[in-house]
Amino acid sequence: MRGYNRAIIMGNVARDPEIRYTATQRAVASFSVAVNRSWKDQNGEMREEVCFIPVVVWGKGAEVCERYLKKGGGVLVEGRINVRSYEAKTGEKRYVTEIVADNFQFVGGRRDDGGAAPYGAQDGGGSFQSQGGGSYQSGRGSAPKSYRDSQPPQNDGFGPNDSFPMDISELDSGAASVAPPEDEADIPF
Amino acid sequence: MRGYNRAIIMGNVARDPEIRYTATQRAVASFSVAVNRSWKDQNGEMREEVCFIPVVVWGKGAEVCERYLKKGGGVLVEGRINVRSYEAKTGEKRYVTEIVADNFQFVGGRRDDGGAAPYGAQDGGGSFQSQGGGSYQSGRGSAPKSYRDSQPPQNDGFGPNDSFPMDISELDSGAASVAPPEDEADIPF
Amino acid sequence: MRGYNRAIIMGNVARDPEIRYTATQRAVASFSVAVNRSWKDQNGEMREEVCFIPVVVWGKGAEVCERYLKKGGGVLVEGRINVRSYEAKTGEKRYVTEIVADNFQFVGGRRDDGGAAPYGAQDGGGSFQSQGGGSYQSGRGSAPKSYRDSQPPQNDGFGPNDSFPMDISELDSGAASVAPPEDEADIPF
Amino acid sequence: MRGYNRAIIMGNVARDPEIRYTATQRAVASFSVAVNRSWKDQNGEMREEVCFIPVVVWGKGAEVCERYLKKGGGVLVEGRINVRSYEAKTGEKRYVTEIVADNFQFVGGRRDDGGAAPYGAQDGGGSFQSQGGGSYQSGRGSAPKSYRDSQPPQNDGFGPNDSFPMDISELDSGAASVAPPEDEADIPF
DNA sequence: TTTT
DNA sequence: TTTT
Repeated sequence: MRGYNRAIIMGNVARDPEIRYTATQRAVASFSVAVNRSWKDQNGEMREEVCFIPVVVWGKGAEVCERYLKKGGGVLVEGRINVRSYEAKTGEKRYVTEIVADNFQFVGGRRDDGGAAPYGAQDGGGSFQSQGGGSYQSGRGSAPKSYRDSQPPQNDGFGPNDSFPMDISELDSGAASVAPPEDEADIPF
Repeated sequence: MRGYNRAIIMGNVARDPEIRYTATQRAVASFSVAVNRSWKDQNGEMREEVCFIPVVVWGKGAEVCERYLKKGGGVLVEGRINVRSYEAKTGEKRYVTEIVADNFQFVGGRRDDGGAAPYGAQDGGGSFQSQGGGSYQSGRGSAPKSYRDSQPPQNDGFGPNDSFPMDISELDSGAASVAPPEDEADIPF
Repeated sequence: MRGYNRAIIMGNVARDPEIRYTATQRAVASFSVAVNRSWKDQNGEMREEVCFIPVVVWGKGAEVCERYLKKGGGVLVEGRINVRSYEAKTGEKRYVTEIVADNFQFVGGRRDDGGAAPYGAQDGGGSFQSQGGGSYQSGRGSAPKSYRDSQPPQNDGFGPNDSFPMDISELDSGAASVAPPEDEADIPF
Repeated sequence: MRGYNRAIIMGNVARDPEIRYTATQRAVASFSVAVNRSWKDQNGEMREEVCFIPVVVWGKGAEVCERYLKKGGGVLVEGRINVRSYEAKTGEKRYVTEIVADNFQFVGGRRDDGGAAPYGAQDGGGSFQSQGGGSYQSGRGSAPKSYRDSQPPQNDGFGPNDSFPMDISELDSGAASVAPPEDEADIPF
């Protein structure tokens, strides 16, 4: 059966994203998100727990992460759950589970926000996004707040994926793109 | 505040998708999905209800819909909730709510499946997908089973949207695309 | 086919929730959420749009809404999409679509937060929840921040629903409940 | 920040669920779901991959799982991602990630369905659900097809959770519950 | 009928 | 305007 696989989490970035590059220069950022959860136990006592969920972002999004996601910042992440395995030096098979994100968005502000960071925008949230046609300008002054994978993506659940149909260089090239016409709104369904 | 907006529904296509084109030749398919829900009422009686949820698909996906989604078929749809308004002839403002899909997937089979349809795949499900680089071949023999919007999309919740950064013609042009390297798997996070 | 139906939205409360009661005294709160979305159009211009999504909350949650959700506040809502119809005075059939929430959570803070409100918690977010056993204390000093329907609920997608298996009065009665044992963690799967 | 944590996956049960009981007799079922994903790589070749995602179900749902979820069957699971750690005999800290489900539903049919199983229902899908008031009758002839946690629970993302406010025995007792009134529909919002 |  |  064709599967479906989607995860949506919101929490605080637990440590600054780390970026790495594959041999072919594809970027991968990794970080984890601390998701707090609280509940009342059988004695009516309030209890809390944090869950640290590892996240990876491929391609252009990786760079956005590295630049703008900072430890402590609030973030909403959307992606697919991926379980990969590797062989430990001991020969055992070990498993690693992480969310392969195709979409993320800054949320809220930091308690101790120094000021200029993308977090703590005047309205307690913001967003950034890089779209296919190469809309992301790394050198812009205004901080991006949200991001959505521009590649045919992750097929989180629906489709294939890790083989993005579009190269980063392509994204950066600012290739022309055509937006939907203004008249879409008046189509009488 | 930067919003988030995502809907995931699964049910049966209530009527064959209808396709239309905007002045600029952008395709839009519309159909509705019958989502069944059942519960036990206070008397322990089983009760059922259907909810018909309107869905629209823009661009290339619209054509995939028209060709493969058929009345009665099972489908999983992912997208954002959109509320648009229009003025009735009486002058009143009317509202229309629909899911603007960026992803859909065939699910299960039809009771009375004649055979060749994309539904009723041998394993009770299947999928198709059109990815950025133009992977969808309209004339192929094998029926696609799932679809994910190849445009930077929908920003369902995260990002912008209806102005897709990539034109349909582009999608159809089969422009080269570079997939992630084989070695991605061995990156030691 | 058994359907699935789930919507997750985040945005700002567009107007203070209104509460009503059915003949049998079941509470229903209704409000709408302004979900902002921005994107770059074909000219690279940033564009924005808001979508106002109607939400209803049944039962105890309705009261939580009324007390704590205020116009302008950030909120994350989870529920199922419901389309109901009614006959207009003109005889036409009209449709209303809304999210029947089973879960909601305060997010971020208000720009002009006066202070004591549940919004604007020191860490830019918070949550409240009323659980089956009657954990919600209306008179408490500390503002709740999140809520999850304690009734077998909504079966958003999965199950039945509007016939909640538990009465509001029951919820308030603080009926005993048994939490999972402390030792759950050490279960060797 | 109050977190949010939700995962929705659909795939095939990879092995028959195993059930265990805590010292206090709370049931826990565990199994994993094989989620298939396919995509076209840079050479236009179709590729496929499976991801095995571990799932646990607490309480009454565990018994439903054990009785009705069978290896190979299609299933849709909804829950929160949980990462727990334990100390290996070597002293190292190891991590286990699983979905703590609060909702699941049978989907589609098995390729080699022998006949009577809950899978392969005549319409290619079905559902079961156990609601608070004790609607689940273990001895019933008709196979349940879907399940939703009846406890206030999971607060997947929103709330606390693992301390369910309602005991299984309670669920089985068929304690009275009050469903929403028939007249809900006519409330003029 | 709308929010930041 | 509706599906199984």
